[in-house]
Order: sequence, then structure tokens, then C-alpha cells
Amino acid sequence: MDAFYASVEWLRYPQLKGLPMVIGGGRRREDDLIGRLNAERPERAWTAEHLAEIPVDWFPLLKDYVGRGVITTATYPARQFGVGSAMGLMKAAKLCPQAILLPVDFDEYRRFSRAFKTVVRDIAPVMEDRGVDEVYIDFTEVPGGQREGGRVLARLLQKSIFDATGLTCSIGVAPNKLIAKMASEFNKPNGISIVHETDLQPLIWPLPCRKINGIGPKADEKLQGHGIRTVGDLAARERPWLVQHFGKAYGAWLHDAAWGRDERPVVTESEPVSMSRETTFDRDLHAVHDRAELGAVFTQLCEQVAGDLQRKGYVGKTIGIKLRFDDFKIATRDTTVAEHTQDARRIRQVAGQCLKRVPLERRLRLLGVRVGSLVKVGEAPPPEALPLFE
DNA sequence: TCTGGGGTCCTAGGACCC
DNA sequence: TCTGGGGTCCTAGGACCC
Repeated sequence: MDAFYASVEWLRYPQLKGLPMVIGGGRRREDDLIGRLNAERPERAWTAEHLAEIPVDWFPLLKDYVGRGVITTATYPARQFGVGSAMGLMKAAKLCPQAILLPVDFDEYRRFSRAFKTVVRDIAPVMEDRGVDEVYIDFTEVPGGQREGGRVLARLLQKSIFDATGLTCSIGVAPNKLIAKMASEFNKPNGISIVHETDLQPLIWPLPCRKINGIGPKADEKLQGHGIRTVGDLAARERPWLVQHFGKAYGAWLHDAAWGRDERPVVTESEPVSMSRETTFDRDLHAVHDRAELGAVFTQLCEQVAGDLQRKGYVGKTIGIKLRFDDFKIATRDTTVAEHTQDARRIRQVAGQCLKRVPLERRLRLLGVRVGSLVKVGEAPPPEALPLFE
């Protein structure tokens, strides 16, 4: 989906199109535009029906933000000031103070996510969910899927999604997921790009390695250290050399990826492995000095995870915590218990034991609670009886 | 006044079992 | 008396993705 979060926001706030805008951070008091308008302009009754009529100068600005949020989306006019994804909002505010700041409204994005995926599945049922704004589709078997190399079906998908949601998307058509993902970037927004095997050399090899889904900042830096900048550079390396420097599995995968080889199927169904909740504090907290505050947040996180498990019908038996210290170092601890659970008090109890295994001299920036080794409720095996004697 | 939240997968060492 | 060879599970950390 093209600029997904921003596009969803423009559907209800079309008056913000073309303006520098940043989405990030949580909901703040000043984000209640309807409430503020009713308080200060009571001559008319403002409701959620009037979102498109809210004057632009009523929207909160980036310069008034206080907190530790980061940018999830920045529109093009904002990016021209040097702000971008993952940047701290406070830092972004210095670069582009006049940008409008909208809170992340994940519920709303999920609604549109479900809507566009329903459209896709109705046309091409072999669809793999890749998060809120992305899917892989195998339309090998879809009637008409091969017409014009897939372009006809891609156009149908775009039109159907737009008619149902008002949102545009970009589609890459290729022999496998690896290339399709790269192809989808070629013609943004609202574009279609068809890449054949024979296009590997002219279209894929000139790209920076970082464009390959699976090569992140660390691997890219290491590759650059060896003078490997483009996919073509990578393809030119012998497979054994890559294995020697990047390990058996990753080295071999790098070689395959550079040559456009990818046999992964489109996976239509999967079970969750873990569920977690975490929160970054407004200020760093100390285990002793801020014990009460920390304890309350800890309990709340356990309740949220338990609520998620219950709502979705899962139980887990690996319970763990995540800490981020003021120096940004991360520690995790987990424990596997005999019986699967979705109970907040049990999770809190086990997670509390985990917490005791971490040195807590430094102040904490983040606390998280995770439950893993999930199975569906009712499918949990009975706990194994411990043999007392043999 | 730096640096979110929710995930998956991989690695590597150690325990433990047969 | 100089020490097997699998295999699985658990734990901690880290890379990567959306």
C-alpha cells in the first residue's frame, strides 16, 4: 500500500494533503480536535462527521510535541526538511517544526488493512499476510492471471482496492517473492512493475544490497567493508567466499538472493509464535527508587498480554521480560513453565521471577512482557507428570 | 531533547536423554 | 582411565521486518 498510514489519514482529513505531516507518538490531549472545537467554537456542534472541515490551523504541530515517540511516517513535503522514518519526534521538530503531527491510530489502519486484504483474497485467494500494509500473492492459478504477464490482474487488484477503500497500492510481478518485493518499489505510487528472470542483470544488479529484503544495516555495513555495494557486486562473489565470511546459511542465502533465486512458497496461514506488550517510560525509572510506578506498569503489561491471549484464544508456556536500560542496552530473561497459561496473575508471577535475574543498577527506559511457545486454547498438551521414582 | 511497538527467525552453548 | 554421538529443549542475544 502506498504511504499507508498517511493515505488513511488523508481519507478523513483531506485538508492535510500536500502539507508537511508526520505520524508518530501516542495520543495526546491536544489530539482531541472535536473536543477542543466544541469547547472553543460552540456555535456549532462538531462531530466525527466533520473531520474534513476542521481548519488546518487546529491540528497539533510537531514543534509542540514533548515525549519520546518516533516518526512512523513522514510525508514528502516533510521529508524535504530531512525528517524520516524512525527519527525521534523531538529531533524532527527541530528540522521541521511547522509540520502537522498526527498520532498513530493503529485501530484505524487495521480496519483499512482488513478491508484491502479482503478485496485481494476475493480475487486471488493464495495471499500471504506480511503486516498491516503488505501482502504476497501467488496468482499462478488465478484465471487470467497470466494475461499480459500479470499486468491485467495487477490492474484489477489496484482498481478493486481503490474502489473499496480509496487507497492506492503498488504491485510488483515476478517469478518469486524476493524479486516481486523489489519490483513493487520500482513504480511508486500506484504503479505496476513486471520483472522477468532475464531482467535480473539490468534491473536488479544495479541496486544497492540494502534493497534485498533480508539484508539489513549490519549485513550491509559488513558487505560494504568488503567493497560489495550492489546486488551485482554480491552476485560476482563466489558462493564459498560468501559462506566463509557470512556463515553457512546466511552466506549461501546471500548468493542465492543476488542471483534472484528464491523458492519460498506464499504461505496463506500461520500461527502466532509469541505475543508481547512493551512500553517506553516518559522518563527513565529506577528499580528501587521508582518501584511502585514500575510495579504498576509491570502488572498492566501482564494484564494486556493476558488480554491479547484471551481475546485471540491462545495459551503459552514461555514467559519472559525485556528491559531496555538508559544506555539503550537490552536484556531479556524467560522461563518455560510446565503448564500453558493466559492468566495475568500467573504471567505476572513468572515474569516477576525473571525480573529478579537481571542486575538492576541502571535506570530502565523500557519494560516488556512476552508470552511464547503458544498453542490454541484447548490444544495445549497436559503438563508432563514429573517422575518421582523410577 | 536522540533513538516506538510488535513480531519472526537464527545462533550458540548447556542440560539432558538414549 | 582420557572421554561417542546423536537428538531435543531451553535460554540469551541479535538481526531483521513492518
